[in-house]
Amino acid sequence: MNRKAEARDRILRAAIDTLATQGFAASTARAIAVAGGFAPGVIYYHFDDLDDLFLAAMRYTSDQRMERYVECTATAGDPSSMLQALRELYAEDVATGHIAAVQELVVGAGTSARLAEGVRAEIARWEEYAETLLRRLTAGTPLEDLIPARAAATAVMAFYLGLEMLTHLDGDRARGEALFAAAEPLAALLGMLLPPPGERA
Amino acid sequence: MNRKAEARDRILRAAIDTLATQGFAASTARAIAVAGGFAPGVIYYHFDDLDDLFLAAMRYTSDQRMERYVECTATAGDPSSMLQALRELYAEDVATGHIAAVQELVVGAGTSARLAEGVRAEIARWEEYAETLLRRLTAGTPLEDLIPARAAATAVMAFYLGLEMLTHLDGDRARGEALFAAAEPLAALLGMLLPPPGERA
Amino acid sequence: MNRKAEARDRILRAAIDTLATQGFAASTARAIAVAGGFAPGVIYYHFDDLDDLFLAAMRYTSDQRMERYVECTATAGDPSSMLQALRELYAEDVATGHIAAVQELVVGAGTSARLAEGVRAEIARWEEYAETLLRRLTAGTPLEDLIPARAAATAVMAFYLGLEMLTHLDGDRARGEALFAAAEPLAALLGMLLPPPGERA
Amino acid sequence: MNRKAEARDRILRAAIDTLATQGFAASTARAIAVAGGFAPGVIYYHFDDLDDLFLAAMRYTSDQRMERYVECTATAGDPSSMLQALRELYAEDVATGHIAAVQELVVGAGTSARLAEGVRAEIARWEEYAETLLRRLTAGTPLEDLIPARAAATAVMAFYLGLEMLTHLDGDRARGEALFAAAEPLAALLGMLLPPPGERA
DNA sequence: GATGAATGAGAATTCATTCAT
DNA sequence: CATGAATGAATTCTCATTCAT
Repeated sequence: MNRKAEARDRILRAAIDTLATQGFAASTARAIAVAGGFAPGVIYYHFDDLDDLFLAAMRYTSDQRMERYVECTATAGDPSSMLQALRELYAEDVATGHIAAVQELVVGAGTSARLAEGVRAEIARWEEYAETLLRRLTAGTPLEDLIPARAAATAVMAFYLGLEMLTHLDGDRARGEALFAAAEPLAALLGMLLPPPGERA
Repeated sequence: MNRKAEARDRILRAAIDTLATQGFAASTARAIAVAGGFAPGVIYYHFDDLDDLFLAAMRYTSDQRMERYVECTATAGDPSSMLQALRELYAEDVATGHIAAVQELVVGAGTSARLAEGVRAEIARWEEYAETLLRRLTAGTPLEDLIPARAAATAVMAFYLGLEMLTHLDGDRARGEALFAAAEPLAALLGMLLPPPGERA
Repeated sequence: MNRKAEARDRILRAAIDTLATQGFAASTARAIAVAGGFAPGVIYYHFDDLDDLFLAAMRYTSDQRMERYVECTATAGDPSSMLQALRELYAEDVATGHIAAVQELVVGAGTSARLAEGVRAEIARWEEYAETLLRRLTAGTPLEDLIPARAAATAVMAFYLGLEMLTHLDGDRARGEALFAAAEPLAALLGMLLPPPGERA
Repeated sequence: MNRKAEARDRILRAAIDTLATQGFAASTARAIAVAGGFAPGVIYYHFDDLDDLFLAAMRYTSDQRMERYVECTATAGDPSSMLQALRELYAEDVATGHIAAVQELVVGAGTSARLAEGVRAEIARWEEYAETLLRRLTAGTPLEDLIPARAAATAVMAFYLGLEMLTHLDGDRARGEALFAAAEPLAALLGMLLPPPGERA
């Protein structure tokens, strides 16, 4: 059974890599097989079809990244340290091909209803996570009542995906970095205006 | 000459409709032809290839919408009226299929370098427009120095495109409306904090 | 009626030019129309279909060239002056696009039985002409009985067409010139060995 | 690996057969597939595209025939036995579809630059072979200095290809046979005039 | 478990030809 | 007489998927 799991992992990694580097349209069974160094037929031994593989890939990378996000944001209490954590996590997202693959999967969701459903579920998970993060950050501050956490979480998700689209379109990652850099002073200002987490009611 | 221009327009409209309702991957020559009620070959009489058509469609819808945007935002001076204008424009974007088509074209840019170049140029135009709008809105207020207009314009574009992706994924337009609704109180608050446009230095 | 004949001529010239410069496969109705500066539909006003046009073009160029050939070879009695005449005629064949077009039409004959029939007839005409030329040249010499004029005429035709194929393949006309140059000493030698035309029985 | 090579061979044979019997223009992927009894897609599994297949076919048949030519002409020293050998080889060329296919590929070279390059290379190989054959045959005889071997080899190639064009045009093979028959007495005469190979310097 | 050759359903695109103007 | 927009069939090529080995 271990061999089987290993093979599955190899295929999932190959799928994510291909999605991230070639895009959804070019992520054919053959392309994934070439990327992973195995025969195209193997995919169909481990997965029902490409949809099934993409669905599994979405969960696979989502699970791995969610774990890291939870871990790294746990200790961040003020805006600045939160931004710092998110910036590092984003760098990891980029390095692992996670955002690129996820964005391509959202694109691919337009092709298959089954894939769309799975992608929707994962995205919902991230949206909820973003919402709790936001609530935690604003809890006990004037922002708590000012910012509708649900809508803000949606906005953050949209921004994340859209940024990846623009990055693909540009062909370089300058935009993301520029935005994090630009956000830093704002986070610092916000941190000064808000009472420190410890002193909140 | 008129017949030709009319035919071109019909094809462009069919392309935009198909992109908006079926997505880029499903916007095949045949699908567009069916949508427009003409034979697939007609497309190739008026355009070199699908890339050429998509490029023209991008410019076509972009030009039309840009005109409306400039027209409608010209008189909006404070955050609330600006938000109101943008909300109506967004409703038009949705109704005409503009955002949906544009977002699909950004997706399609991943397939063809030529298409990517054209899409990039149009997106850049919108980004610049967003930047000037933002500068106009913050000119003479404390926000002027606080908000990096260039980065903010990028963020807005990313948000716009990403929101459309999520909307497609959901299959309904609830998200966009919810966000505009949620933003209204914030715009009102912001309007009260900032000096009115007339009194700015 | 004169206008009509002029239009026909323009189409025929355009067809020959297109065949010569673009080859049979690329000689579409549109390509010919572009070359001649008229609308594609015009072709179908003057000719039944493309086959019909090609057939007429074959006859058209064939007639014109045959006239020149007869005219220029009439006075050539010995091998050297005959070779000289043929060399000049060949240069004209090249300049007018005649051989190139004819060779392409022979190629095109593979596509349509009707075209094949017409091309065959023209080729037969040229073959007969070559045979009479050969007979005239060898009449009264030992070669008369040695060389089977019919077969030799066939060989000459084959050589002419084949040379044009190789020339197309090479993309330059070096081969033809080299061959004429190489043949000159042989013709001179032959001329010396044979009794002059005047002294033949 | 063996299965693959067999399949390749089957496709190559089908391509050559189709070229020989239907001509280049009619040698569509479907026609070749029908001729070989396989699905059109198979071609694209084994070859990049039709150009690639045609290129491989050119080399395939060329290699096979060259081997036979070298083998059969090795022992022919005088004109008559050489002509006899060439006549038999020509009959094989006809039977295997070799000349027909090669001539069609030369025609097809007009369509694709890549194909043209490959065809040119094979033709050059045959031209060189013809040149060495000619030099061998005339070595030590007065013809050695009289006949420019390079140009003569070109002429022979042109004649070979052109003869095949005429044969296609006619639809029967009478011409080739007639020419070989007509050449026999000439070869015999030439053999008597030239010193036998053994007695040459 | 794995392989990779084969299939068949489409995709984009090209053109001869027609026909309303 | 001429135009040129439109049609529809045919072409090359791609890919998810299957299945014999």
